[in-house]
Amino acid sequence: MTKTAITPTREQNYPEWYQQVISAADLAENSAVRGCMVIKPWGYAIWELIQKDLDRRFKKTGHVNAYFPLLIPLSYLEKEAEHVEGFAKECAVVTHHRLVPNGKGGLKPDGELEEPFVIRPTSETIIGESFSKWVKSYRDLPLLVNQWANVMRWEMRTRMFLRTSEFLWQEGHTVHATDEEAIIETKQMLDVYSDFVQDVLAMPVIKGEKPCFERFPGAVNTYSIEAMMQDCKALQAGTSHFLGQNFARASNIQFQNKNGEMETAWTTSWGVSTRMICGLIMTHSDDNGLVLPPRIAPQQFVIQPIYRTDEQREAVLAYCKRLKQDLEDQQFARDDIRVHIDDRDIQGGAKSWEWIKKGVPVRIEVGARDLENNSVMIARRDNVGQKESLTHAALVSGAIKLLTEIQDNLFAKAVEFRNSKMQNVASVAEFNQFFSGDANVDNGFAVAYAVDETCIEDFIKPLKVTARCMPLADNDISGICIFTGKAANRKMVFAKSY
RNA sequence: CGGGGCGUAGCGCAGCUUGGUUAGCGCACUUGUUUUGGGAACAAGGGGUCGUGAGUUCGAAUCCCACCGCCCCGACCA
Repeated sequence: MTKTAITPTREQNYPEWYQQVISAADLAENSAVRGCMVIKPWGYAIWELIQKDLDRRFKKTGHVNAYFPLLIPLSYLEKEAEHVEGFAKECAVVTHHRLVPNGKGGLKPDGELEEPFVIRPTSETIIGESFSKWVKSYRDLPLLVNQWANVMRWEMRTRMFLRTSEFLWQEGHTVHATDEEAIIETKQMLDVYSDFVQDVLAMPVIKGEKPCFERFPGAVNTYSIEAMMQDCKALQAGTSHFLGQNFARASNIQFQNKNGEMETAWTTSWGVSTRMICGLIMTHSDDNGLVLPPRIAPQQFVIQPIYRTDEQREAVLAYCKRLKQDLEDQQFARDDIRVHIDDRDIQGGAKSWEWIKKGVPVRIEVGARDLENNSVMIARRDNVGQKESLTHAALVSGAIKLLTEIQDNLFAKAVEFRNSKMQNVASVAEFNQFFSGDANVDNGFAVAYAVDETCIEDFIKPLKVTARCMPLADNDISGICIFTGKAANRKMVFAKSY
């Protein structure tokens, strides 16, 4: 048994392994505030890369950024019935606006507010309020807005990046003149998410429509991308909602059409959050820590100079700086290649392991011997233990190919794993068998014909299985629902989930 | 909110049953020497209101009481 950098291993205790990877990679830590995490520089750098790439995609599809308040008047939230019901249980409420001495050396809230504020759990209602003023005419449509923000949902059980009380996300909110247009937008953004997650995070996802009992509160239709983690559980990595006219009606978003008549608009909303980092970790990481696909790695190459004397140090560092420059002069996925020289005075082995645990795609060791041969030693994160000596020139000219290869390799590996744990089931018996194993052994994705009706919850809930989505790829097919025996024109993906 | 567990150095823990020198260990940190191409060794050193409050006692990390906080398991969820 070889020593691993992370204990326990995935196999020994998956949830504990996950926490250890976060701590070993220095991504985040728990804060003094219950359920809220501190995102540390290495973790935040990943989020910044996610933002940068997604933001470019949003702009390219015609969206603009804006910012709306953190606090929502309670009355706004009450406007859409299903929405209230969905979020009421998990709202933090601001009731006072002042602190006064409590007589015991501390402070107590004072100045009770006439109408309490809710800290946004999502912004449909407050954005709708603005939109109702912005939209007057069909000429104002479509209105395509996004905001990068934090939101708060008072969760019972939290886990870093997976589910925290406060989290960072983006929420897109759009208004359209017709339902067709709004539906196209909803699906377009699902595609944007899916392309981003697969191409940049190297996470395979299934695009699908949520069954009726899993919809966003107040939505007519909810679409999601579903990924499989290494413990075979499903993770919802992004959602896009067609809100019909529900929120437009609640917020009074109306416009005059070409004939001068008033019409109620159609809206959408869509979001992804820091949870994607959870997916990233759980998809690629191994028993030696985080594994980052190059496109999302804060540093793609880390150079470790190796020397003994001061003279050697000077020469080796000069060589490293040249190498860094030669790499940085090239572009990978529209960005300058990101290179870091780690010249800290710590033990070489410890330094290596630190970067392995942080998931850097390629480490480069440069020592005095390399100066003579004009060579470097490289080690890939997706192949720990293997080292390869290359010439300086070969590394520089092959850098883009190398990063591309690692990116593709991680995606291919994840696809292969996901596919190996995905299975068609043709009957309730098969379904039960698929999920009947030990509670700790997860079986992956079961795919079956099923009707989109609440009654199928009766079959799946006892097994602690959830209906993830109805894949868009399986649209317009015909079969028999394995639960009800009714005709079904969709398949549904079932899994245990986060 | 129901069931279980835990609060002692930055982190992980021992000590408590049976009260008693200056509260200890591992990792991390600082300094020095030797090392250095895959997790170094030795030596010296810094760092604690033992979760909070009140009690019993000559004496409390240890015993009693109250409170606070955290973690795990369930219902809720991007």
